[in-house]
Amino acid sequence: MGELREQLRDMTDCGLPQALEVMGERWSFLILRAAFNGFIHFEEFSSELGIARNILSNRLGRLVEHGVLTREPCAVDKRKIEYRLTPKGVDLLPAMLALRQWGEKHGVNVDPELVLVDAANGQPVAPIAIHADDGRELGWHDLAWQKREDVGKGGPGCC
Amino acid sequence: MGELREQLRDMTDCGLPQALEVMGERWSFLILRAAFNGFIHFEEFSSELGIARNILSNRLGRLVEHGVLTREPCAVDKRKIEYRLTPKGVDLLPAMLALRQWGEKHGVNVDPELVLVDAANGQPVAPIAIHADDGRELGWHDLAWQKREDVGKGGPGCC
DNA sequence: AACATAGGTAGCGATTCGAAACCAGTTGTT
DNA sequence: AACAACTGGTTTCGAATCGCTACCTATGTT
Repeated sequence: MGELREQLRDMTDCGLPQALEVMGERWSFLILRAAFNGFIHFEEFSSELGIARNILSNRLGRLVEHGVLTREPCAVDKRKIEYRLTPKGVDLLPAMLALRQWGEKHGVNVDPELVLVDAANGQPVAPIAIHADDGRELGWHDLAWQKREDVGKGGPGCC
Repeated sequence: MGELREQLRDMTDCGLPQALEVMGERWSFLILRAAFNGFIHFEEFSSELGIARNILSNRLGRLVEHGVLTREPCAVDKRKIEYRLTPKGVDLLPAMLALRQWGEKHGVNVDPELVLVDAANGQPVAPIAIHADDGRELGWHDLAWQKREDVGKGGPGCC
């Protein structure tokens, strides 16, 4: 990834620690997956994920706190709470899908019955990849770090 | 995401639990990031990440065990060990970058000094997204689950 | 030989997890 | 109105994990 080494310690310089702060705890991603699959109630998450109630309560609270989910009492049955994805939560879909595709590609005994397809034509979605601005797919060695103020000045051989 | 609900409990039916089994513990993703940035030695990971030695030892062993990193004694200095990414590890780059981009977009106080660019022309890489087979970008509501044996039979209105 | 370095391991308090029991507010039933 | 059942929690407490420090062993340096 080029000769410029990132400063890994500086939290403000990389979004990864921030993302992990929100999504890095156990169950968080599985709760998110359940949310993407249409589950909205506490009992649904609990029974489908088999997670302890206190942990689920903690994680849902955390996701709400960080703006990934909203928490609203159900209008028709005030015992129920509706947890729904925010736009910020929906933005996690590429990351979740990439992780999932990696698990399916490299995991053992993964044989998914269901395939994620383009609803418009029923064709499976493409594997998540890194693309240049113009759409070319980029691999690890096509990438480099560049100071923000220098962006655009690079070229072949810059790394 | 359509009316077909996934079976969330069945481990063999989804790669996400498998991915989280490997990468879901604390520090694993940050170690991976360090590896992508060229760090290969125990002491480098330790000092750059500020992680306790026993935990680091545990995580590195786990990543090696799962085939994300290789562990080889350094030829020139046999005290040193070289931890290097395997192809399976490199395959995690889109997932890591997607997570990171999410953190940068939605986190607080994220102001990265360095930008990931296409080394060929110095232009920033595109945000990670979900694409159809033909390259169209797809959003959450463009997606559906389909039984594997039915793939290709879908079409407008199938959901 | 003496010392420093690299990569771990061991011990131990602090935190977190997780199973089960309990609780409060709402809804359904009689 | 009385009572049971349901929903979304909180509390409790033992087990596992985290993380800091000290220590250990093999190798390299002087």
